[in-house]
Amino acid sequence: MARPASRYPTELELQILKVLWQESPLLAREVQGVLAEDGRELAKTSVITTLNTMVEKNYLKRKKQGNTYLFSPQITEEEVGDRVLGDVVDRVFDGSTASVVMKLFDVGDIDDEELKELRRAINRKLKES
Amino acid sequence: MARPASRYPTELELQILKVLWQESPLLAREVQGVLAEDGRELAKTSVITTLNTMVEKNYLKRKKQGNTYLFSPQITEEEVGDRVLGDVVDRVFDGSTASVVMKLFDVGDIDDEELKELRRAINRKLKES
DNA sequence: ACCAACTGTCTAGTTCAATAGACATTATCG
DNA sequence: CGATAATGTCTATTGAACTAGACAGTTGGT
Repeated sequence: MARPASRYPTELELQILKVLWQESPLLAREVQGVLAEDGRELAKTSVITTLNTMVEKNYLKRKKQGNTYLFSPQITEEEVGDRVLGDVVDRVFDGSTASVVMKLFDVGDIDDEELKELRRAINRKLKES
Repeated sequence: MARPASRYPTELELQILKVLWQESPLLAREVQGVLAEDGRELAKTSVITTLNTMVEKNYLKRKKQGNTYLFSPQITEEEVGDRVLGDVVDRVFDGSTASVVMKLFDVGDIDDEELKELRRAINRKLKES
C-alpha cells in the first residue's frame, strides 16, 4: 500500500476552496489570479489540473460556460471544518473533545468577549440536559 | 515542488508514537507486535524503515543495545497535540481559536462534568485579565 | 481569412508516505 | 563448530500531491 489519500482537502485544495467560498463561481484563470495575489503563483495548467481533481473528489462542481468552465464549491466551509476537527479529535486525541478544548484554552488566544460567549454556550448546553 | 512533507507525524508515525508513549524504550520487534495487536500487521522491515525515518525527523531517538536498537519518543504527546491543533486552527480556521471551540461544543460530545470544568477554566481565565 | 491570445486535455516528472524483499551480519543453540 | 533464527541496511515499488510543458481547439480583432 502506498500513501493513502487524505480524508480531507490537502493544502492547495484548501486554499482553492477558500478562494471559492469567498466568491463563486469562478473561472480557472480567476482562481489562479487570487492565488497569485495570496503569494501562490502557479502555472495555469497546475491550477486547472488541481481544480479537476477536486471535481473528481466532489469538493467542487464545474459548469461549462462557452469554451471554459466555471467552478463552485460542492462542500461547505462548515463541513470541511467538521471533518478536519473530527479527524483530529479522533486520531490525535483519541476522541476526547474536552481535552482538545482545554488545550485550546491554554494555548490559543481567546479574548474576554469570546470567553464570555463561550461561557454562555456552556450554560446553554448545561440547561439542555 | 512536489508533495510537501507533512508538518507533523503521519498516520503510521502517530500510531507508532502512541505505542511508545505508552511504553518505552522498545525494540522494533516489540513495536511491531503492539501494532499487530492493534490490527496493523506490518513486515518487520516496514516497521524498522519507518522507525528510522522517524529518528531522522527527530520524532524518536534510538540507542544501540547489543546488535539491536531501542527506540524512545523524542517528542511528547503534548507537543504533537499542540502542533496539530495549532496547524488546524491556523490553516483551516484562519487562526480563530474561539470558533474552533464553538464548533467543538456543537459537534463533540462533552458531558456535564467536563462542561462544568470548562466553565471553571473560563472563569479562571477571565479573572486573570 | 488569419494570427494572437486564451482555454482545456494529456502526459510527465518530482517528492513523500507506506510497504516489503534481498541480503549481509550477528547471535544462539545443540 | 555449524546451522538456524533474528536483526539491520539497502533498494525498490506503489500511489498521492504538486507542478508544469506540449499541444490542440476556440475566439476575437484587424
